[in-house]
Amino acid sequence: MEQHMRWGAMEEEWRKGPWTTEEDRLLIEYVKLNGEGRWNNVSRLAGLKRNGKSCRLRWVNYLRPDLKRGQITPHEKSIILELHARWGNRWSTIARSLPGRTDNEIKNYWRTHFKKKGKPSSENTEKSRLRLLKRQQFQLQQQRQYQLQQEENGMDMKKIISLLDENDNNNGLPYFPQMRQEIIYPNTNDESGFFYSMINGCATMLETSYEDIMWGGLWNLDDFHGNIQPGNAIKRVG
DNA sequence: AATGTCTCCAACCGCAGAGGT
DNA sequence: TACCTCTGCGGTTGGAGACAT
Repeated sequence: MEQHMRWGAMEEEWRKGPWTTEEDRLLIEYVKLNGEGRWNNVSRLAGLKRNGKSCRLRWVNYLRPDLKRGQITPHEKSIILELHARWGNRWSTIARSLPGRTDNEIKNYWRTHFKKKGKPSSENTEKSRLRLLKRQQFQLQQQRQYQLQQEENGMDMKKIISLLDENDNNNGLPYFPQMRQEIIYPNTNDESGFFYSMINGCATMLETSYEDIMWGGLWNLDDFHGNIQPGNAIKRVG
């Protein structure tokens, strides 16, 4: 009971609303050191005044290094349509077939583009197309600014990275090198990024392409349903 | 210039299931 | 078996930017 009272008192102090860069940094450090999970420990171990749910959500939807940023592509759009027709609003299931996309992202996309019945897709209009182009330019600009900011923060990040190196010597978790790389090259679509090189490496090994690997999730899904599409591009080695 | 609308997306909430005690 | 805690999921809200009226 006393414990419950303490929890109740704690909950009064949880911060809500948009995350600051400092909070993001603390959460990233926490995940690097402790891995994903045990989210309710974050406030105690990382000094964050956020509850576990909020931390998990922030990590899964925004900070995770393997997230794919930017517009939903026409290819992704068609996959979303197909999988939604098959499974309905099971966003997390759909998201598993779209590498780098979150259930939240897909859910949001669906809501704004397909939810409204009776209205033709606004993307077909010239006006919307221009709006889309402008937005893409804006996002690109934001992404560049973010990368510049990362470079400016390089010294601080180097400190963190050296701390991680020390930590790696202790527990040898394979996850950390990727985290380090993503700090330096945060854009996973950038050819200099770890994610890109990793996928490309796999593509070379499997004698296929980057795109085919990226869409592997969907093909695996079809395999699961015993409905292999003709022209399945991934050659399975071995 | 002011206001309304659309789109995007981050974040919160409630609920349910899994797992531990 | 019952209870509790943690985690994940889906629904929903609200703010911000861009564009239309």
